[in-house]
Amino acid sequence: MSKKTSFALAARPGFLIRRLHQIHLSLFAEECASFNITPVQYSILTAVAAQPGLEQAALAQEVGVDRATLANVVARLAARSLVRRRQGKRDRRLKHVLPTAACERLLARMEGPARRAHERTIDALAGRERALFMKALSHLVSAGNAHGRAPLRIS
Amino acid sequence: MSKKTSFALAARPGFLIRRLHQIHLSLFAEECASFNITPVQYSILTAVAAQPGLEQAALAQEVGVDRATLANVVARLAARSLVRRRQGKRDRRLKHVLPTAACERLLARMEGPARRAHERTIDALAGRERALFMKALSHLVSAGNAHGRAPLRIS
DNA sequence: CACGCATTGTCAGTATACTGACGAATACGC
DNA sequence: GCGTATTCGTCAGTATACTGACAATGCGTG
Repeated sequence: MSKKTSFALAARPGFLIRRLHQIHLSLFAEECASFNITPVQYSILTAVAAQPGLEQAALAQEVGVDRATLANVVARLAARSLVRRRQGKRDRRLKHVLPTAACERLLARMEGPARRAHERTIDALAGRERALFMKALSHLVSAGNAHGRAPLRIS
Repeated sequence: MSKKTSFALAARPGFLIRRLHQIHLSLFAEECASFNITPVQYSILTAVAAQPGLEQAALAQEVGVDRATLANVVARLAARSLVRRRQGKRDRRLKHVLPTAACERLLARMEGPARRAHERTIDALAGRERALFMKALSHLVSAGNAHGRAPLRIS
């Protein structure tokens, strides 16, 4: 009903993407409630564990978050002793981020729940549609990667 | 390289959705720079214009945002004289939100840029893939609609 | 009609995410 | 090597987005 001018909210790509993002946040929070970790924090922890010692700017590029936001999140993770920061020796501007033992333990326990949260986000799609959706999603992200202050590093 | 345990970031649905959301925000900001309006603000303004007098809770359901966030955004829009709020007469708990003349003028001028921002978000997909992507997106959002504190009203 | 319950809006607190600016440190051109 | 440009981390400010709590209000049932 109504919807006189302009197209309906539900037909706007950006609107649906925002909603799906909200849904994923909710699913992730539900699956990982006992860990008190958000998707971005989880992304950062896995990146830190996979490439220990990366400096903050590189880490931000790896995770698709801008420098300011990354510093914010990393500070919280450091306060919880999930990572530690070490000033660069050769380049004293850098802060290398390293995983702690608690980080490794947490990641091991979160692996299942986190995977489930991601899977449940696209669970309503049948196998073939799901594959096509993921392919389209990847394509759109690479195509638009340059936009925003958080472009991914082209690895 | 690396990616020892767990799946790569770029293969996680939630990760890609977050990135695509960021990209859309950037495109919208670029197209609508002169208006100083965000996608959520635009959604709220179009909803208010389409259904003037809706109370805040109903408006939140319409736009897919929770009550607290909606009150926040509406307060800013009211401060800019783009909407006004009126306490309900029959039910004095309610606050009805109404568009101002400035709102109507703004929406008329923003129609083109806003539409372009949404289109550019999925522009990298060819016609057929684009249609399939939008269909899958709609499907996922309806399927997951119940999650989070901001489920859409099933209109 | 009174009591319990639900709803509305709000508030405080926390977490992404961006912009724009800044000092400190490094790299580069000449 | 010296001045300029760039990079890194940070800060302040703003904007979604959520949770949990609360007072005020309205409503249903006994």
